[in-house]
This record gives sequence, C-alpha cells and structure tokens, in this order.
Amino acid sequence: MPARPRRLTLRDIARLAGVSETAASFALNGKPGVSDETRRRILAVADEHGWVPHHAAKVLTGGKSGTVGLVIARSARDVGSESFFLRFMTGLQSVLSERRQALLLQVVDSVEAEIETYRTWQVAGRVDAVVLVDLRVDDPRPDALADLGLPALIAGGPDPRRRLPAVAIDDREPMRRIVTHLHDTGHDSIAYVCGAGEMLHIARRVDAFHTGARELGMSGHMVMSTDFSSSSAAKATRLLLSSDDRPTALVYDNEILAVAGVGEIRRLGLATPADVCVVVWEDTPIASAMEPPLTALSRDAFAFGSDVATRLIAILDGTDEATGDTMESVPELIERTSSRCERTPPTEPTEPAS
Amino acid sequence: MPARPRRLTLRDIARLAGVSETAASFALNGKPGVSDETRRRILAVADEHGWVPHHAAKVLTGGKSGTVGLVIARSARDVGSESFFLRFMTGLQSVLSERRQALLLQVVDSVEAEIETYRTWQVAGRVDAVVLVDLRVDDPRPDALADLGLPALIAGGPDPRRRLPAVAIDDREPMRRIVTHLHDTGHDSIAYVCGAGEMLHIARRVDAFHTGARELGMSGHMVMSTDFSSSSAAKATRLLLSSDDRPTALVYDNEILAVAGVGEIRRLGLATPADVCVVVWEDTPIASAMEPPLTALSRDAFAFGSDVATRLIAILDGTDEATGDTMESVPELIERTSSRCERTPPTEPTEPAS
DNA sequence: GCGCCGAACTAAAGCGCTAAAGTCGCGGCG
DNA sequence: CGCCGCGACTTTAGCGCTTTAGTTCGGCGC
Repeated sequence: MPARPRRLTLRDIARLAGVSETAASFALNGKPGVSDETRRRILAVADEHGWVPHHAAKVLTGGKSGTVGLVIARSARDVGSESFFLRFMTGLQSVLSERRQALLLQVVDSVEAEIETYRTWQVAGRVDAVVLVDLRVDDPRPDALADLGLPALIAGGPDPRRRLPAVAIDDREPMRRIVTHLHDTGHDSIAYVCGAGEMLHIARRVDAFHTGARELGMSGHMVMSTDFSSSSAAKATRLLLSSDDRPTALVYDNEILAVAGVGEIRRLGLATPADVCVVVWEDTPIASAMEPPLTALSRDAFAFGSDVATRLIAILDGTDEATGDTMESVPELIERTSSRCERTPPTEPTEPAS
Repeated sequence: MPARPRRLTLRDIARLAGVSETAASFALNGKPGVSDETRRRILAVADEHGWVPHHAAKVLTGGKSGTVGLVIARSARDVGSESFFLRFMTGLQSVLSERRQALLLQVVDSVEAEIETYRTWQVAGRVDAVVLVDLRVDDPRPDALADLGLPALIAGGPDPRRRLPAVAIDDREPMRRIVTHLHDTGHDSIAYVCGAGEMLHIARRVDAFHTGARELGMSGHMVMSTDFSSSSAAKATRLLLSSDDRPTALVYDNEILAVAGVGEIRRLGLATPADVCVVVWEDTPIASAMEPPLTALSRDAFAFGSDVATRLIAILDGTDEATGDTMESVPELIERTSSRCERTPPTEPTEPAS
C-alpha cells in the first residue's frame, strides 16, 4: 500500500500555478492584488486538485470557525422523547448547511456543565456563536453568555433580563386561543397537563392558562405538572378525572403526554370527545392519525429552526444588531374530532354565583 | 466598555509560571521533561486563569480534531418524523461527550452531497472519523469513505462489501420472531408496511418477512413500501385491507406508520386486535400508550448510539482493529393487546396444497 | 531621460501550539 | 581530572494559512 500522499497545501497549489503563496491566497479569497489571468489559473489548479483550505489553519489566522454550537442540558435519555426538538434541529441545519456552517452538538446533564462548555468553546475558539434552548425560570445562562461575550441567540425566549437577543415564541396567545376555543364549545372546567414547570415556556403557558380561564369566567382550571413521561401523564390524567367535578377538557403539552392521556381516559371508561375533550400543544403525524384525531396546535418546528439559524447568521455577518427579539408567528389551532363535543355553547353570561 | 482582553495563550501561562512555552506545553500535556515541582506550578497557573488550549492551534500541530462527523442525507423535512434517530444521536453523544469528543452534524439532500461533505471534512481536517447511517442498497458511501481513508464506522450495516467496520443490527432475527409470533397466534395471511425500499435494513427486513412466512407455510405475505409518511401508511393499510382475502395482521416499520395504520383500520370499521392484529417495529411511549397498546419490537436506540460511539472511540484510540463487525443484541418483542387475538392456534401442520 | 505611481506580484512575519534539537549544570566513572 | 550521560529545561523550526511590508516593472508626464 503506497503511503497516503500528504494533503495538498496552499504552497503546493501556488507552486503548481507558478506563483507565490500570497498570490494564491489572494486569488482564492477573492482579494485584489492579482491579475484576472493569474487568478483564473490559480483557481483552475486548485479546483483541479480539489484543494480545500485546512480548517484549523484558517481559524488560526483569525478566521471564523464556521461553527455554531448547541448544547442540550437534559438527562440524556430524555432528549429523544418528543419530536419537536429533532425537527427544530433539522430546520436549524437546513439553513446552516447552506451557509457552510457546521453545528457542534453537545449533550450535558446540568446547566452548570452547559455554561462550562460555553466557556471552553469560547476560549478554544471552537464556535462563532451558540444557540440557547430550553430557557428555565431564573436561568443563569443568558447572563453567563453575555458576560463571556460569546455571540448567542435564544431560541424561544425572550430573555427576561434582555441581555441576549431571542427568536421569541409567544406562548400566551396560543394558550388563550385554546382556552377560548374550549370555552366557546361549552366547557366550564378544564385542565392542563404540562411538562416540567421550571421551563420558562411552560411557566408562561401555565400562567396564560389560568389567566385565560379566569377572564372567561370558567369555574375550573387546574394544572398538573409532569416530567414529560408517559407514566406521569397517565397518572395526572387519572387524578384529574377522578374528582367529582372533573374537568371536561384536557390540554396536553406534547404528543407523548397526549397519547398517554387519551389511553388513560379510555381506560377509565370515558370517551373522547363525548366525556372529555382533548387538545395537544404540538401537531405531529401522531395527532392527526390518532382515533379520534386530536385537536392540535400546529407549530412549525422546522421553520422555527430555520428562523433561528437565519437570524444567527445575520448576527454573525453583522447585518443584525444582535439585540431585541423577533417573534415567531402564532401557530394555528387545528380543530379535530377530539374537541368536537356536543356541549351546549355557553348561553348569555350568567351572573356569577357570588 | 473596556476592550476585551486578548485571550490567554500558552505563552502567557509560561511567562506567568516563569518557564518556556515548551516546558508549559510538556507540563500541560503530561509529558516528561519537567520536574514535578515545576509541573505543579504550571498547572496551577493555567488552572487559575482558566486556560484552555486554542483548538485550531492544537489541530494544526498534528493533533486530532476531537470531532466526529455525522451527515444525514434525507430531505430535511423528513428527518424529524421518527424518534429513533434522535434517541440514537443522544446515545452517541452521551459517550462522545464523556470523551470530550464533539459531534459535527450536517444535513444534506443527497448521497452525492454527503460524499462531498466527507471529502471536504477530510481534507480540511475537521473530523477524525465519521459515523455512517442509513445504508442503502448498492450504497456508494462505504467505498467512497474507504478510498478517502477517513476512519468511519457504519451504524447499522454490515457493509455488504466489507470495506468498513460496522456496528451491525440483525434485522432478520427480529422479523423472524415477529412472523413466528403471528403464525403461532393463528395468522395465516400477514402484511408488512415498510419504509423506503432502497434502505438496506428495510430490504433485509422485507426479505426476512417473506422468507419467514414462506418457511412457516403461511398462505399470504404481502409487503407495501411507503415513504415513511402518515398518509402513505394509511393508503397502504387501506389497500391491504380492501382485498377479499385480507391479511389478519399488519406489521409497521415505525410508530408514525403504525399510528396512521391503526387509525385507518378503525376508519374502515375494523377492530384491533379482533379483526386485524398490529405489530410495530419500534417501541416508543406511543406504542404502549395507544389504545389498544401495540405489540412492539423494543429496540434501544440510545444504547445503539452509545455502542457506536464506544466502538468509534476505540477505533480512534487504535485499540480496535477497525475491521469486522460487532452485533447489537436482538431486541425483544413486547407483546401487547394489539396482537392478542382469539384466532385458533394453528393445528398440526397441514399437508401443503401442492 | 528621469522620477513617480500604481498594478502585480513576492518575502517575511505571525496566529498558538508541538516537537526536534540544542544547552547547561551536575554526579559518576575510569 | 576530563568526559559522559542525564535530567531539566530553552531555542528554534514548523504546522497551513493570512497579512503587512516590500520589490519590480511598465507607463506616463514633463
């Protein structure tokens, strides 16, 4: 077996084209200083040999690393449960790939480890920017990143302290729509089975849920927080439905919870939508294929990912002032059978009992 | 705002510790050539200032890039549908993170673009190795990678031409078990709704499906290939069940197809498992939470990912001869209600009609 | 004919690190 | 007593690229 030939360097290309390294560098980077004729020749040689600049060398000489970082702080086995995240990442990638930006991925198990990863990446020059996901209540990460001076964009904020820009998601309006929809179809007591309460977006949804129900004068509005697992969704459902004045509609945070919930409802001898209506906060193929098909909030995770990537690239290019938030469009509520019940629509608002 | 201080270099650390750069380098890399005393001092200084070597510089001086590449060649919007992939990636990451290996991710839309990405990564020195997924029938990638000389490990092979090592998955045995299970519970005509037929693993499953059914003397065994979408799964189901001698059991390739299938079965006025039994090739929370709960093949995608990562690291360390295949353990078939039918078990094998 | 200018190049330095090749002092040995 | 060898360093070169400071040379004005 012949020794693998040393990889081609700029020097080789320059020699082959009969010019200096500098000339070759100018030509290949589209800088002035070489005649068109020479430039063409150099490019031809480089192309012919399939030359690609050595990444490390380029970075070392002040170049950008061409890499965006993403670290996920969840217990590793949990990450894979819902499809939102993968769809989001794919959307991110679709834009990044086009711009020849790579995605550096890391899964860690705590927010502290995540911050440490950012520091290391920053100091080692591994990434040009990072995307921050899963913002928590009282999250130390935006501050940490701002202090580090590592360009960052929050996916799903906004940052309560406004130190980092965000592609924000409005969780309140969709929740308001869901609650209104349920109210308009005759429900007076509803419940929300949500994920981990320390997530900022969950906290916002919970708040909007209560506020919305209260404003519409509903008599019951309960929230049960789960750990995003099927079993705890089933348990929450059982608890909620076993009370005497049980809610007539349940809102689930994602497809995993909803599937578990619907199963549990059936097991309790109740029917959907006749006895209990169901709404899911995520429209996946699962939602529409279930029996009955589930009313769902149709968020476009892929588009969200590409929006984040697009904004991030603008920030890196300096064409975005890297401050302030952009807002994702409010998702549509796709009404399906699971919330099509025969309750009498609310009559004229009755005088409150008090 | 004070100008951000220049990042600390090895030179700074060396100066602060009162030694030469080389001494510092030796100390920080655990190489001989410095006294314990000096080494301690250097380490203390580096630690105190939170020094981390500049990645690009390290790579440039012959170091490994500390990065593993993964490129996914699917139409971007398709990637997010099934959970297997994300769980696999998380498993990968869990091991890689521990070893401070980063994962470089790229989504492209064709196998050709994928090969081009490998070439660029290789020449630019961006990755030390890559993981190859979604092997196709007549896949050009293993050969391309072998020719490039870029260390690679196939997740889910084996490579038909044996040019690359693989962490192989046995698709035949699980399929044999599924078919046998169905046969033993009294089915004589079964069908398999699979994904894209050009995938190598799908081709193997299809083959095992037919072979198994034939060996057990079943009178019907049909296969319908889909594009992994809900709608085409529903269509396949409809077609299969509308024939006069319709199959009494359906096998689906993943949770998306199964959910769509079960919905369609119900829409056709048939019941599961009474009229049609269902088995899914993937046990997710969805499978167990559905009504009825689905009999499913319990593959551990997370463990698969970590096995791949472990083997890859061994290859990079040179502790693995980087040839030959390791085999994932055969997944268990979790029997649930969806395949618990009341058909009479097969009597003594009857004489073939011929 | 001479100086000057700009275009088209080249030489050399430097990014942050590693590694091969010194240097220096000291104990041991014939 | 001179020399060898060795441990503990330092000096120097070099990884592949960019960039700053030259260098050359042809043309142009006067």
